[in-house]
Amino acid sequence: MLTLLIKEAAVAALQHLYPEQTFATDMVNVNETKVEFKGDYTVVLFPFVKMLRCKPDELGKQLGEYLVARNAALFTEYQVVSGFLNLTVNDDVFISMLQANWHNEQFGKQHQTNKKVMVEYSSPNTNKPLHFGHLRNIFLGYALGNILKTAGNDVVKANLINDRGIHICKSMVAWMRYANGATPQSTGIKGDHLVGDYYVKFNDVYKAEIAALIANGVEEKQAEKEAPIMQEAQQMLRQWEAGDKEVYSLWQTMNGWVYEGFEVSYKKLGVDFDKMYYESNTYLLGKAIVEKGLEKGVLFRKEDNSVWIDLTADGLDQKLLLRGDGTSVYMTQDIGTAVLKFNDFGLDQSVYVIADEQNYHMQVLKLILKKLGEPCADGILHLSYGMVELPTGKMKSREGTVVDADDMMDEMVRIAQEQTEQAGKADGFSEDELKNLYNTIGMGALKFYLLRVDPKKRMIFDPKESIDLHGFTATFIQYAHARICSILRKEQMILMPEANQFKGFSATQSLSKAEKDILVALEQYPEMVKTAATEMSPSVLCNYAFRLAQLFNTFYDQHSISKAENEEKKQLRLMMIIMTAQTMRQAMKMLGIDLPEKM
RNA sequence: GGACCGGUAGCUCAGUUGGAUAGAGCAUCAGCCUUCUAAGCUGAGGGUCAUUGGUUCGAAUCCAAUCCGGUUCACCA
Repeated sequence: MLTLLIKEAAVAALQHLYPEQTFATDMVNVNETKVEFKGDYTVVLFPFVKMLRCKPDELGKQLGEYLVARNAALFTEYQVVSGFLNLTVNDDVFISMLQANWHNEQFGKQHQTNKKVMVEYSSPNTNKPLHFGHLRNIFLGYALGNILKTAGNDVVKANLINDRGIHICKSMVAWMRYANGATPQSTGIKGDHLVGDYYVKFNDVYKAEIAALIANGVEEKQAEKEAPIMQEAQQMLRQWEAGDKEVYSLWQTMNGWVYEGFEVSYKKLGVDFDKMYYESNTYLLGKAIVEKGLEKGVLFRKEDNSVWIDLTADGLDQKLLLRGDGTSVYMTQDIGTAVLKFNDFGLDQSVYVIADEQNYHMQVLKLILKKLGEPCADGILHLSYGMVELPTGKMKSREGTVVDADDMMDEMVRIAQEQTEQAGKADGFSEDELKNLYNTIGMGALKFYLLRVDPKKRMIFDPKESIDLHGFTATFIQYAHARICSILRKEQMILMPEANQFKGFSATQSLSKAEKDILVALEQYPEMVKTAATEMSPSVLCNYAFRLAQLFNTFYDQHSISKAENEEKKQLRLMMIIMTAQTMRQAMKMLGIDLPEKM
């Protein structure tokens, strides 16, 4: 906001000084002034030097002179250093800004755009529990939904459940063979884990059967096809598609167990969805759209009856859309789901939070929809994120080399407890409060850890190294927040701005460096929300909230709030820290991270 | 081989449309608790921004080539 104001002032000044030229705000480059120099904001002069054929320092002097004279309320002084015009902003500007935003609960919230946006995330398979890699997806999607909402969009959070296919049948076959009717109730095992166990079991048996066949002289490729357990799974898939009652009923039962398990995990993760899609419901629509495309001549049929689209003219390959036997593939389902989403909500934009290994798939999906003349094609946006890997490589559910999501959450909460007790900070809480606190700290650390880096960077997580609670972490921000709350308790004030009565303070006080830094940072909050939304990057908010906490800690170390130099200063500082706490809370809330009042 | 993504301090990462001496955190070292919470603060060391060339007043940022790592190009999802 302030930078825009400065740009506008600069344009007006330039226009006045050089009436024969035309200037626009986007020609002006305004940065925060480097700490080594005096000033708050810097206008870079070089872009105008060529245009106006003048010397940078002369232009700077003219411009600075004019700006300070003309905008005395905004600028107090200027300095020109080798092509850079450093402007010092009047402290009153920051103070009145603080006062102006005081009762503004919507601080940071952008104007409603009336854009309807769907964010699809999580989208699990129903044959195994969630693992650490899914967490990155879930936190990203949930945060992005909140960020886009704050940025003024009408957001629908959606989850597409991949509930059908051969992989589901694998768990079912293994369960039938080996479970003896075991249920989550009878075993006490969480439903998704129970089903996942049989998915792993399937693969163990499958491998053993292949090995046995090979030992009997069967070729490896042939063995993979002939293994009895695989044959059973394929038979089951055919039965499922044919609507076999028993298979369908088992499918429903086992999926039900998984859903119950997921429900628990989602609740613990603190995320939710407005709309659930099931691939078992959408693949038929996909098939219908493909048939239409065939009629239109966009698609073609091969001799074996399979249906394809030719994308070679776009530099891609041919892509299969229906098998020779008429059954659908992944892409077919996705085409159906994409259109369905669009029709259900009249979307302007449909965001898919999906790992970067599917970049090609998403590119093809969009292109196919475009060629089919589906209007939803243009609104599709793939938020691609890098996979989370273990030091040993990719996580593979079927081989059991995964860090389980539920275990990870428990582990983080345990670490939070351990560290709290170690720091001797577990006193003065009730048992319930402690449980809550450990959860807030542990889950916060986990979420922050996965959100703080740019989504497209892949990350390697070493389970042997626990996630830190110091430094660039949620804990750091939570601690700063708790400190602020502690001061407010002492001053008998509360967090909500509107509920506090201030004795008031004059709008003209001189600010220390530490005070000003916080106010400058606070001023940037709406801009940060905007950036996070347009870049679709929650990490922007992680960095911002961390910086606020850092600035507060520095300020806290240098100044006393309760024992400020005078009453006016105290009131100003109280207002500052409440705004700081509130801003940190709002930013973190978007990421699904809570900040405790005491820790 | 084609397409896409990444390469910044010992490690994990920031670095808005090109702007001043490239910044944090962790780790290492040196300080700071009688004072609103030390899960904190202050300071030090640590860099051929993968390489080379180009564009210009100016390049980690833009362009080209090269090297390294990853993903993908399935009748799996």
